[in-house]
Amino acid sequence: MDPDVISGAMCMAEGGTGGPGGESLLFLTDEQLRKGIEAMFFAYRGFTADPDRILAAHGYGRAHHRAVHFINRAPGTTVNNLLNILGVTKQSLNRVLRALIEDGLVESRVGAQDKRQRNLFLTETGAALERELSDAQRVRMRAAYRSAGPEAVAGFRTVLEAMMDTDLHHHFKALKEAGS
Amino acid sequence: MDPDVISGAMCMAEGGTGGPGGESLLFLTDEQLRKGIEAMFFAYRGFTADPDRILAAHGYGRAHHRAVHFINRAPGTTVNNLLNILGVTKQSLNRVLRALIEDGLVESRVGAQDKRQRNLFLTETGAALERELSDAQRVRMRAAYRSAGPEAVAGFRTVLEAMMDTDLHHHFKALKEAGS
DNA sequence: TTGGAATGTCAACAAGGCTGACATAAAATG
DNA sequence: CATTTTATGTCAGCCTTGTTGACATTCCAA
Repeated sequence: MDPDVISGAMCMAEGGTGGPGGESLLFLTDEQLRKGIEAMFFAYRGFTADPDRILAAHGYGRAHHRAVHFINRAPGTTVNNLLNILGVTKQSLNRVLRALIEDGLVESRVGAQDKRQRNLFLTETGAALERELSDAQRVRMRAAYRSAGPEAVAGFRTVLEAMMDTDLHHHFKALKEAGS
Repeated sequence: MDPDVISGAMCMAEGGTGGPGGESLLFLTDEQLRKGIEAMFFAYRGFTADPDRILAAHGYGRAHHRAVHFINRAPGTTVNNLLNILGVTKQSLNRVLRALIEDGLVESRVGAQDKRQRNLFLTETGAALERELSDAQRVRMRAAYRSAGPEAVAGFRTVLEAMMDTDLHHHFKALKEAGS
């Protein structure tokens, strides 16, 4: 038995992006798709490796990174906002936020209009950690971008956006435009 | 304070891929890099969403998926091989493998030459689960590829490979060529 | 024969998901 | 004004999946 053979849905012709240049056929063999899947797996490991090391040194985990990232991204965001973006339960997020607030990395201010809401901000310390984390991640990302070249970067982003869930894509687009 | 502003390492000119066409400059602003980072975050969520649902229905988790995937990928692979690829401790992997073996999805045969080693294979049931998982993942990947177009796909893969750790890249390349 | 490599297993622990239940304050609605 | 809904926080408990440390077994190799 050799499950690695190109089986099942064979070649899928037709490109479809409307690009007039070059190859207009996409040969999406299972083999090629599998390579993409594995590339995604390994690349994500590389993608998180540097922040993970930094976080471990500070006694935090990936969950803290995500919270810090998006609070920096959209200062003053509410807890509910963050919950929607991160896609976890409020109990999970709260555990993380509590630690960050207690450690003085995040400040939680009662909402101006709606006093039920808490607006979240990074303190100086929090911003410093965020910088440390994103600097490390940007170094790797920049290196990857530069070695791949501008066209590859555009393609990279295009495929990633197509790979998101539509609802996530919605959050992503919202983030791309405004902040909070 | 507005940490969202394009600060720090500003524009990095110079492209460098040697492509004679179009834009030869890569403007890697922190802003653009951050978009790439967030795209990676959201896309990975989409990437794992379908398998996660299937796995949950079977009472398994992502760790089982990874094991099943790479055993299918390289039938007869040894435990040590798998440990190197997956990058976890043998205790973690063993827990997962034990469950899969007990449930009859994976067969562990004593090595022919070296009897210390175990060669791992999927059973029919295991192969069926693998197919279910990779079918789901391929559907999404294929959709993303098709909507992005061939050039984007090439760029996607190029950037991902550049993003891997070099040691991971080594495993990836080994997998790309031979199977065990 | 002895050392080391490959494997398996036990125990304990931590991070970070989850559910369910409950409390509080404030907004919204009747 | 009374009630309901919303936003948030919190407690308790469970699961998966990672970790470390210790130890046993098997078997290749020097």
